[in-house]
Amino acid sequence: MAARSSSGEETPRARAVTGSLFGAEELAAKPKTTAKPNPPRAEPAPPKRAPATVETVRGRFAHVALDRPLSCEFTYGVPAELDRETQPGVRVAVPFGPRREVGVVVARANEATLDPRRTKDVLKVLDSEPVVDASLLELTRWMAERYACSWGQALTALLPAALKRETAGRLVNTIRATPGIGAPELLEIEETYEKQHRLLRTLIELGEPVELRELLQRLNLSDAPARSLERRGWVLIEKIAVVSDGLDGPSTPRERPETLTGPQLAAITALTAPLEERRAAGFLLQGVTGSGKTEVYLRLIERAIELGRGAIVLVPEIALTPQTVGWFRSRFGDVAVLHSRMTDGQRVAAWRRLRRGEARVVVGARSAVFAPVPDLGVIVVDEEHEPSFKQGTSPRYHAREVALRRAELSNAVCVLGSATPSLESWSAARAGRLTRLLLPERVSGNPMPRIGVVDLRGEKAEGGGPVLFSNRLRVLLKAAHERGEQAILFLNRRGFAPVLWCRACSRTVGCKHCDVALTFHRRIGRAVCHTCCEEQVPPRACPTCSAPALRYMGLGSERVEEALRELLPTARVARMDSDTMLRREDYETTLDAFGRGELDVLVGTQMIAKGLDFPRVTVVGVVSADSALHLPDFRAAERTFQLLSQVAGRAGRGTLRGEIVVQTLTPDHPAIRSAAAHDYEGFAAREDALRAELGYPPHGRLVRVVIEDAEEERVMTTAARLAGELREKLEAPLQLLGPAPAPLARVRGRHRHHLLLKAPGEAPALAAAIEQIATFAAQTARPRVTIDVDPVSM
DNA sequence: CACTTGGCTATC
DNA sequence: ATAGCCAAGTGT
Repeated sequence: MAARSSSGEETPRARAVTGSLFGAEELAAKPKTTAKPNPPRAEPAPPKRAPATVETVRGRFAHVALDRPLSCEFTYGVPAELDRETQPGVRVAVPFGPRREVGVVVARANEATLDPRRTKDVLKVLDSEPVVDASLLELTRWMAERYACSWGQALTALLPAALKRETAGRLVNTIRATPGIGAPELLEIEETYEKQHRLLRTLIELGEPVELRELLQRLNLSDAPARSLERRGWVLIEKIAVVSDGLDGPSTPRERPETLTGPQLAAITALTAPLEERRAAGFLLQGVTGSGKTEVYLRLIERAIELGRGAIVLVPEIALTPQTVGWFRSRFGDVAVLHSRMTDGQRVAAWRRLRRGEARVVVGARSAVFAPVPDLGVIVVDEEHEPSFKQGTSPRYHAREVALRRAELSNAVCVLGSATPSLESWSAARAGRLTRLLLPERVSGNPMPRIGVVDLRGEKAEGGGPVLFSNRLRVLLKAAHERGEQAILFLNRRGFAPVLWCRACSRTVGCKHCDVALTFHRRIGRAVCHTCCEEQVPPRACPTCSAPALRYMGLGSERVEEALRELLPTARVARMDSDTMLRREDYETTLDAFGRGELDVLVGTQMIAKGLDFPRVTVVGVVSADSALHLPDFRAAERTFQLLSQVAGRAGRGTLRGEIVVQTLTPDHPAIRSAAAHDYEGFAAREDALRAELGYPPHGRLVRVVIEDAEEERVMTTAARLAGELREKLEAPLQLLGPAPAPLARVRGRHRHHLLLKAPGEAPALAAAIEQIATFAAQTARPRVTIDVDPVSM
């Protein structure tokens, strides 16, 4: 706790004199907090190191977790009048450094070991009852440990943004020009102080207070010019509350099938048993597309509600459509929804309805795993293999893992559903940690569609360019179109051509800031970096050797769309990728149009691989199955298998027979062969053996550490130092790989190197190593060090 | 002198 | 993280 007792006992801050500088007045302006510092500056010890007089004192204390990457909680005094309300799980306002922060009380204590003179008091209790109940407190504590973040950060992941601030608004420094300041002042500094001039001019133009940080960032200025202007009295810097709000969204209906298949009934029986007994249990519900997994979830939840319990349904963000939500709404009435595009207000409203029991069921993406459902009975993780269940920023939790843990803490039933389970879940089922339930057939009784693999090496293009459509695919597309049926074409890459290649020197045109080739986008006529979003007019000549020999190489969805229009001039074609689908409505509108038969072919990326159910689709083409296969990631094969199976599931949903064409340069790859044979089991067993051999998950755990900075030198030194320190203490089964340049070695001008910690099997030494890295990261300010426990991609 | 940059410190 | 302070460096 007492991290370092080094210097600066209430450093002689000039702020008391200078007055209002950046936020310093906050404390001064507040009503007296009890043990206010602001010592008469003569009192404390000279510039020597402060005697951190730590002692154990009795009294009323609260441990408060704050949203900082600081590894510890902070101890505050609890004033007598707040004693009653200050319970674990309530939010409190506390003074923290020069600011007032919102934190969550994680524990109470009757004594504390600290420096009493530095201890401050809880200022205010923000909730009359805990917002975070005991099981969620426990859950977040577990997350902090598992994912190497602070408890406060884990708590932050679960609180709606609006609850992280004290009032509806938060206080930010704002700046505005002092009234009456204008042209004369501007003129006075125009020549001499260019930056102040630019800042003041902007402020006068704006005419109203703006957020200081934001403005400085936009103008690319430090705070120095602002200070100078403040000293002149030409600008005013003050704290202002900013507010935000929101409303609620729409829905759609659907009905309930009377008869269920045998496997469905069996699954429901198996799932309901522990629910009735209030026993925690984990299941893997494995069923091909169309086998009726959703109906199983629905029946299970029905039972939970009959028992007076609640349920959480997690679906991948992309599958969170009004259609999906509608299934649950039509069955359960008031269903709360939580997703990333909701406003703060909406989210808080959803939370409130759940807490009050007005809604018993919540459907949402990743973060809905934290929804405050009283007496939670069921957690469903649909499409559990989806990588989007892993959060990309700290805390980098995996919603599937958190769901299992939460179910355990709440004596709930957790169901992981998928047609192509992650190897983690498959292996957990084999080890008996999950109970596997199979739904092997489609409800409709239709056979699975035939998947034909086409070896692109045997195909030649007419113009000598890349082969877009094989003969077979061309024939099928034409035939389907003539019969008035629909088709879907899938390619996991947007843009027109992913590479600009120089014939003379064989180099490709890359982004200035990233270690990535630029993708040519024809519609906007620009070469775009898919990593940092910067774009440029494509050079005429090679930037390296200046030969005018640049060629567009490779395939993107834009190009496929174009070729398709040539192939089927009368077809109505729509392209769905993040370039054409800028808003959520676009996505829904296009799908609706396709569903109504107003479109014949859909060309798209990932976006169209998920759960679309259109009975008139009879042809699905995977333009290139190879793109995901060669990524530098041990999960590349698994991804490819899942993607192909998923895409294949789009065809033949109705009474018409479906045809799938998978085009590839590597037709013998196991992922492709197994997918074509609808052989999940075969693929899983084989892949699992491979992983076991290499000690990769699920036969071990991984921790990835990324070190990044604008200066590569710095990155390398720090990476080497960290690696050295780790190796010194590294225990037996643990293995450290690297440092090495990360697969994306430079992003937005920042160099990235990474380390990989491998822990085969259940290595107990891993926790200590993670702790060691976390400590190192906390002490390293400059090259940024981030830890990803159980990374899901590189 | 004005200003930027980078480094360092503490946060109960 | 994040705010604040400070020393060192640059430019006028």
